[in-house]
Amino acid sequence: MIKRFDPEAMVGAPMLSLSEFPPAGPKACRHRGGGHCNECKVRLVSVCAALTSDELDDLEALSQHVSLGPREALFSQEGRADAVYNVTEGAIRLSRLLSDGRRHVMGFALPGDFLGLSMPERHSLTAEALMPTEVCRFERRPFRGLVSDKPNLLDRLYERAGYELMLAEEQMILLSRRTAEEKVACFLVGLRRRYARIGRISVTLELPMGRQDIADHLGLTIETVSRMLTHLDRARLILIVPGGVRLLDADRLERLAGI
Amino acid sequence: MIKRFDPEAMVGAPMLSLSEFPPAGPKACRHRGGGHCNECKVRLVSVCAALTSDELDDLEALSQHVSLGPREALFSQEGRADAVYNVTEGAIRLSRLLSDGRRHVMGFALPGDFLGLSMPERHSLTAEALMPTEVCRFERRPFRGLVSDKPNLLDRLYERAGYELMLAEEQMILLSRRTAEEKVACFLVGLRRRYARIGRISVTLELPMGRQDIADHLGLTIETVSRMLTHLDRARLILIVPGGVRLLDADRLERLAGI
DNA sequence: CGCACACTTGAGTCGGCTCAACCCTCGTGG
DNA sequence: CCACGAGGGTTGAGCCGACTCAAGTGTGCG
Repeated sequence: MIKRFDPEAMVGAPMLSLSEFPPAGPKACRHRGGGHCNECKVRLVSVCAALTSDELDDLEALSQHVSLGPREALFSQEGRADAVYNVTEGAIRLSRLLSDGRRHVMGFALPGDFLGLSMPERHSLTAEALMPTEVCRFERRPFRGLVSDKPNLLDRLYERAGYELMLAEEQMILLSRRTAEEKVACFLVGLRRRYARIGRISVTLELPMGRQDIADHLGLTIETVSRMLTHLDRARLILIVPGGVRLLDADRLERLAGI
Repeated sequence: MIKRFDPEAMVGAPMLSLSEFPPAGPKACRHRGGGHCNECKVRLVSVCAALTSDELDDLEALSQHVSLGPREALFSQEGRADAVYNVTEGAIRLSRLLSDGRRHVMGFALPGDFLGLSMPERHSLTAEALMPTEVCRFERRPFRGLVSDKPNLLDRLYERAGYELMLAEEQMILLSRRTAEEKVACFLVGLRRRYARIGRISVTLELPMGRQDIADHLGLTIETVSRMLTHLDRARLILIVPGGVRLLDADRLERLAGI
């Protein structure tokens, strides 16, 4: 089952206009909806999987539940990084503004993804929700404390960092060596895999991000992304549908993506 | 002082032709030359800095000293990753062969760099020495054991992974958003910074890698790299010298690199 | 000397960018 | 109910930067 834009999920979610800068601390509502860690949908795919049920209670004591509406920022480039996050629902765009005004989209965080692996003093990027999104927020300091107590967790974070490094390598190859068509195909295939990893398997691939976001992620222009998608559509590899694409020939797409 | 190609350093180093596949295990000579961890040149800049003198002894007990001649492989893509490494001297090219035959150079490891952060089952890349190179080799299993005993070390590895992730982000931006000239300038500036980090500050930047390596690293062709270097040379920003470049106007170069 | 190899330089091509117009959908207000 | 504007997406024409192909230079080495 594919999750689509769901107005229901936004009940109680603080809305901010895009132009508005995020507040000093996000408007967190503790354990809104009564979701508990051991009932968490992404528990087994996220870093939390390292913890026993007891340890999970300690973690939960630190967690704040944050709901974000579409276009709302979780944190902002250059802002103090005083927390780390675990995405449980929705999708987040991670982007970086360059000094020359251009923007690069480093990636998209999906449920199970952890934000703040490298924990620098200040955020190197901006995180904005692309759809109604739920995240667990952990204050940096107590989280660090918890991590030093639980070697399993650090292990798991480290492992996750390794995974991210691997993804980054793939992305570098994609950016440097592939044609526009391969880039787009690769992006679709990669996204499908990531959805599959968290148990969302479907022929219709949801694209919560806009064409411009994809372009900024792949190092292309919006026109080229659009052209390539239409091209893949005309070649009957995909079918462009509202809010995403239907994968008609995933095998051929993978071959095109060079995987 | 700049380290140049030094035939002296190759005495006793096993030589392999480039075409030859690396042996099952590298030809390690235990503690060749009698270098000890607490006298190690890169001790303070590498992950080992996390350890006390006592702990360092434990680490040293696990270490094997490996000397590599130019073009010799430390490990090879698809080979079993049964060890991790710490570079203490020289330079290593980390490259990945793609299924379509093209090559991407992920980066260059310099003294103080740690190889094997993400510890997958099989190496995702090939590591080859670009010059006479010295590395410390640690068998994976005992190293993992040591790491679980010493939380400091894991912490440090984790921190290092975060640093690598940051570098990967920079590289992605470079690959996707910059022109050929900016890429080359950025590469030079970045390399200078990395040398500075390990205490090698000089106006002459040593380039142990060839033009093709730089091209494969920046997502350019060898001709373009060559043209851009000549262009920077003609613009009096750099001076091309044998084995490297002299930075004539580092400030202007940094501005060009967009940093 | 002659070969190998790394690098440089030039001419022409082409993929993706720029600029511009257009389409479609949706929300809003008369 | 339709008119309208805004925003996201698509399409087309022309251009330009990096690639391709090809030749030439320089250096080290047997």
